[in-house]
Amino acid sequence: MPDGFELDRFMPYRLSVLAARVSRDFAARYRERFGFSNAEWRVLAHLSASGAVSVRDIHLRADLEKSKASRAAARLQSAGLVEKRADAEDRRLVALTLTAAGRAAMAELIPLAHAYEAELMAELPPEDRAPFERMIARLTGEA
Amino acid sequence: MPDGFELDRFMPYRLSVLAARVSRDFAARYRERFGFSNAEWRVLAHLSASGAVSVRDIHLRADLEKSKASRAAARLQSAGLVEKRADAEDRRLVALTLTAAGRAAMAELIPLAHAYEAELMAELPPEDRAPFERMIARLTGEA
DNA sequence: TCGCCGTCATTGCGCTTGCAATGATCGCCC
DNA sequence: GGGCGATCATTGCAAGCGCAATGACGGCGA
Repeated sequence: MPDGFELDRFMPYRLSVLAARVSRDFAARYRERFGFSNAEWRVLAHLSASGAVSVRDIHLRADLEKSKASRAAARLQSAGLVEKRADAEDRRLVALTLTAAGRAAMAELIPLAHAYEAELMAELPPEDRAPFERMIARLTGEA
Repeated sequence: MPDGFELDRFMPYRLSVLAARVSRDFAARYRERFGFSNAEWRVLAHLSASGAVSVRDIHLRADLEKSKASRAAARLQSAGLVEKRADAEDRRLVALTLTAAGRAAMAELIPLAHAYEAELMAELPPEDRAPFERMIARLTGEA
């Protein structure tokens, strides 16, 4: 093999490994208490910050495929955490909102999420944390 | 909604979005030329650097589920890019190697990969690049 | 040498995924 | 006002996924 490719130095690979590891570890925290998937977590989290939103909103703002968002919302609805109505002004849209049970779940999940994030970032020296977030934003094309 | 959760400031989510975007963009580059999946890319890339490896090797060093690695190798074999033999010394193992066609594909893929990585990292100011890689390594638990 | 436990790769199975097609509704222009 | 292209959510379908079970094999102790 002349000069092979070093996969484990390849940034797309490294980012993928890191993101998968972090998602899996965080999921382990809420999966033992609640039972939902990453997509369901994202829908709940997005709903807790925005009022009534459509599937399209979730698709765009929670980075979920349209069908994935739709199915996650359907599962959450049958679990009683989310309510789904037709939007009053545009009947093509659905208006998704958290139920009382959904809000209760988020009340448990939010501290858990912040705790996990704090543990994760504690791996970095304090002076690196803000620059790291800035770099992530830059690579994501946010700035 | 009392104080909702800001999903787009949540580091696990941000890492997930970034990694997905990067993987998708890079995949777009090789998918138009070759046809393979992310798992197949990883198998090829790992094989180009290591000699004859087992499925277990790929599982551990390319961060692929055992069955995913096995099936990716099977697809690459029937595409003629990979050869699969029984290991001479331990017949439980398979010895995977690139065929001539596989090496030819990697000869095209490697510059493409490096070019993509360079474009990606060009989003960061030069003095940030080394620290960024260090931070990724730290969060991944490599150091 | 035999038996047993551990390791390896594959595969069966149910579930999820992504994509394209569908049906419903809207906005707009004629 | 009526029709037409665009947008929204859902769903059918084939492909891919993870997990557990399977079968093949190696290593080691008695």
